[in-house]
Order: sequence, then structure tokens, then C-alpha cells
Amino acid sequence: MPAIARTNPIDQLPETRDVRPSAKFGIDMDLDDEVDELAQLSIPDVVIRRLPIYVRTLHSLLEKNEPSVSSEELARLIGVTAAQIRRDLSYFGKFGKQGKGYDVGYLSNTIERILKLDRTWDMVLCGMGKLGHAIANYRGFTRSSFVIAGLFDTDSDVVGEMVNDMPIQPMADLVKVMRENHISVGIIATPRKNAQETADLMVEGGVQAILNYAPVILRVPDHVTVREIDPVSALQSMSYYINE
Amino acid sequence: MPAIARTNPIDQLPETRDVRPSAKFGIDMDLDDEVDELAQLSIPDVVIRRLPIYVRTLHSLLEKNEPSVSSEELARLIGVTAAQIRRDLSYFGKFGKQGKGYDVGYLSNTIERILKLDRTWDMVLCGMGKLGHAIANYRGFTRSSFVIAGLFDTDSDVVGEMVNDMPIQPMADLVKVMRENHISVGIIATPRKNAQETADLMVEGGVQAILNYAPVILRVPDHVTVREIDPVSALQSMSYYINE
DNA sequence: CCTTCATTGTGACGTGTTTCACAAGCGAGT
DNA sequence: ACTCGCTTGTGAAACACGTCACAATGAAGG
Repeated sequence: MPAIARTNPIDQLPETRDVRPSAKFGIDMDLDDEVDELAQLSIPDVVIRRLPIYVRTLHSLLEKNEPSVSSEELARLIGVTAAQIRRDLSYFGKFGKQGKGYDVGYLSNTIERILKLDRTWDMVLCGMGKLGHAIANYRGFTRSSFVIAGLFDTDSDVVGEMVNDMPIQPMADLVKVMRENHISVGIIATPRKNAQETADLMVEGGVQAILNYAPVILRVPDHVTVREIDPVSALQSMSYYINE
Repeated sequence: MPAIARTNPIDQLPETRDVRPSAKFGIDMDLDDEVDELAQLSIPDVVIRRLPIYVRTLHSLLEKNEPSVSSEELARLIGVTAAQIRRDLSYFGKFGKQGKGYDVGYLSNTIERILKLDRTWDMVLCGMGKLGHAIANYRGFTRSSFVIAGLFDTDSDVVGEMVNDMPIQPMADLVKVMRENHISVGIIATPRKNAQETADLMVEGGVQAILNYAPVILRVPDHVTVREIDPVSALQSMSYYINE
């Protein structure tokens, strides 16, 4: 079996990644983060995938100057159960206070730290067709710890073109650029048939996370995480539920 | 609890939708589709979400003129286990032959029928900023049973503008247009703050499936399915796994 | 027609995930 | 300082999903 664990739209394959105990994330407040130094247990990917939503929701509470929030209320906002939120957070430590709930700012910082969002990640973007252009011009990444730092395409006609103040570079330079700049996140926006070879180059360049817009299941080594962006599949699965 | 079952990025909430028995899908070949007229059991959404990938993979086999395929080979191509594919298909009936595998064309047709892809679905697209423009110009939907049939925006400055040979219409007309044309699929590409109100309008217009590009969890009635397209969350969850 | 081979479909099992439900603990009010 | 009400964190139970392993069966070739 190839490495398609959490890597996958097709998804929920056995998850075997182990994870540092949450001690790592204790921070300077007097909240008791009792922490299991032992429990080297692997946190389910499904939990990890929920964390960004928690962060996003906490941010919106911060904007409203809510100082604290209960699991009940957070659950209502997100549309899950309160027990699930408490269970999810308990994988990482104890962040709440009985009778009070969670400190919004503290919890949001903590989850960001867990997700390693307390820094900026440079990314390469491969495939500069229409989709690639749209992604390169997208303003949402920077607000969220991610920055596109290099654009690449095989087509020599577009190489050199400036997009969002960055030149499109030849695909031949991808590996070099990734290595020199220690870039570990890549976005694939190539045509379907070039996606795998692009992924292979990214792996050679040291990629650890790939956001894949091409409608193919990529084969990557175990240490690389892949998430698919696949609107067509999403639509095709929803139509199953439509009546009439 | 609001209706966020299969509707959700946050996902895997209890699934309670029941589903017609696969008899519905028996077609005119001599393959034995023995079918459980009784078993009115609900098929897991996680299975439904895999079916489009199966279809896509079967299509690529069709292009290579492969007449048949074993669960083993299909599994290898997709990156899941053979048992999973057999189990998934068994929810709908018996489509294979012992010693031989599955007839590629037949299986692909059958799954398309199950997913209701043997017809065309008209969609409305709301929010004609950069993202909306990119989606409106995207060529991938039509190849897959989905067609954008109407564009909408609140901003009177862009209303009237032609995009991909279609005029942008005022949001005020959304409900009417959806009802008159029996449109049950909507795409939301509005700014975050307008997403919920847009969803509400779509519901009023009779929507049953929403593809949501806005970074918010939408509240919709039970009979509406929502899938999120959320590249930022995807990145934010992947960074957890990056070493260094 | 019989044998061999490959491969399905599915009970039984195992694992992973969610939910239940409650003891423990914090804080506010008196 | 004590009580009360609220909310956490978590064992234990329930549920959902994935995998194993094998009897059943179709196809191919003598």
C-alpha cells in the first residue's frame, strides 16, 4: 500500500503518525496545562482537520471581544457536539476552567501553536494556467500563515511573466529553489496529466505538504501529507442526495 | 443540533439519511445484479464521497480500453484496499464476476447512475468577485454533469457584466430564477460575511446541494447537503505534520 | 465435463471515533 | 468560608467504519 494515509480525499486510512505530547505547547498563563509526558499517542487526523475551524471560530469571537467561551457555545457556533470539542482538545491538554469555559485568546493561540501556525510558511505554486493565476492572486493565504514564494510552469511561453509581482520560473528550477529556500509546502495546479510528475519534483525538493488541485490521487512517500481540493468530486457526491 | 451531517468539513457527524435500495440501478446487462429489496439501510456518506473517485478512475481505464478490472487493481490505482472497494460496492449490489473482476464500462455507468450523474445539473453561482469569475470560467464542470446556469451578485456595479457569455444578475432575482428553472445546486463564492444570507436565499429558492467556497460553516435545513472547499483549512491542518 | 485459477461478496472481527454521563473543580454570591 | 450552579475532562459505552479471510462461483483450457 502506498502512502495515502491522512494524505487523502479517499481518506480515513489507518493513521500511524505519532505526535509530541502537548507539553510542548504549554504557555505562560496560569491555566493548568497538566500534560502527559508519556502518552506518545497519535492524534487522529480527523481531529487535526477540525482544529483550523476551531481557530477560525475563536478568531471571530475575539473580534467580538468575547473573553471566554464554553464548549457548548463553541459547539453551537461550529455545528458539532460540545463533547466532541472537549474530547478533541483533551488530546492536547487541559485548556479550560470548570464553570467558566475557555479563554478565547489563550485557546486560539494554543491551537495555532499546535498547528504550527505561529510562523509563516513559504509555498511554491506549480502550474500557471487560469487556476494557477487565480491562486497566485488569492489574498486569503497570507492572512493565515501561508505565503506563495515561487511560481513555476513548464510552458516557456509563460515563464518570465509577472504574476502578483512574482516571475513565473521554469519548472526545471523547482527542486533547486525549494531546497535553497527550505520550502516544504507546495500547491499543484497543473493539468491532471502533469500532476504526478510535479509531485515527484516537489518530493525531490523536500516537500512535506501538498495542496493538490489536480483531479488525481498522488503517490507520495509517507512523510508527505496531501490534501485534495476537488470541487467536481464534491458536487458529484452531493448529487446522490438530491431528490428529483 | 443544526443540520450539519454529511454537510460538513467538520464532518463525520451521525449520518441518518436513508437511501433507495440498489434495485433502482439495475441495468440491461446480463451481470447478476441481485438486489436487496428490503435493506433500506443508509449508506455511509464516506462511501458516497469515494464513488466519484471510483468513477474518475474507471474513466481513465476506459480511455485505455481496459475491458475489465479487479478490485485489487482498482484499489492499487486509487490507493485504498481492495476489500474497501468491494465493501463499498456491495452497499449497492453485486457488480463483479468471480475470477474476472468488474466490467469497466458497466461499473462506471452504474456508479454514475447511483450518483445521479446520468443527467445534467444546472447550478447558480453567487458572488462574482475574483473567485466567482474564476469559477464561472472554469471548464471542468460541464465535463462532469454540472453546468453553471446563472450568475448573481449584490453589487450593482458588476450586475449586467457578461462573464463566460452570461450576464451577472442581481441577487434579488436569485430565488425567482432558482424556482422558475428548478435549480437545486448552488455555489457560494461570496465574502465570508454574506455567505449565510446567500445560503438562506438559496434554501428559499429550493437548493438541495451547496458547494461553499466561503470560510464559514453554513446553517441549512436537513435536506440540504453542503460541501466546503477550504484550501486555507487544508493548509492549516497539514502544517501540523511538518517537521522543522 | 471436469479441473484449476482468480476474484468476488460478505460474515465476523477489530479499530477508530463519537457520545454519554458524571465526578471534580472553579468562581460568584452571600 | 460555604454553597450553588456551571462547565470541564474523561472513563466507559455505543457506534461507525475498515479489514480479514474464506466459501462460492464464473471463466478458461484441456
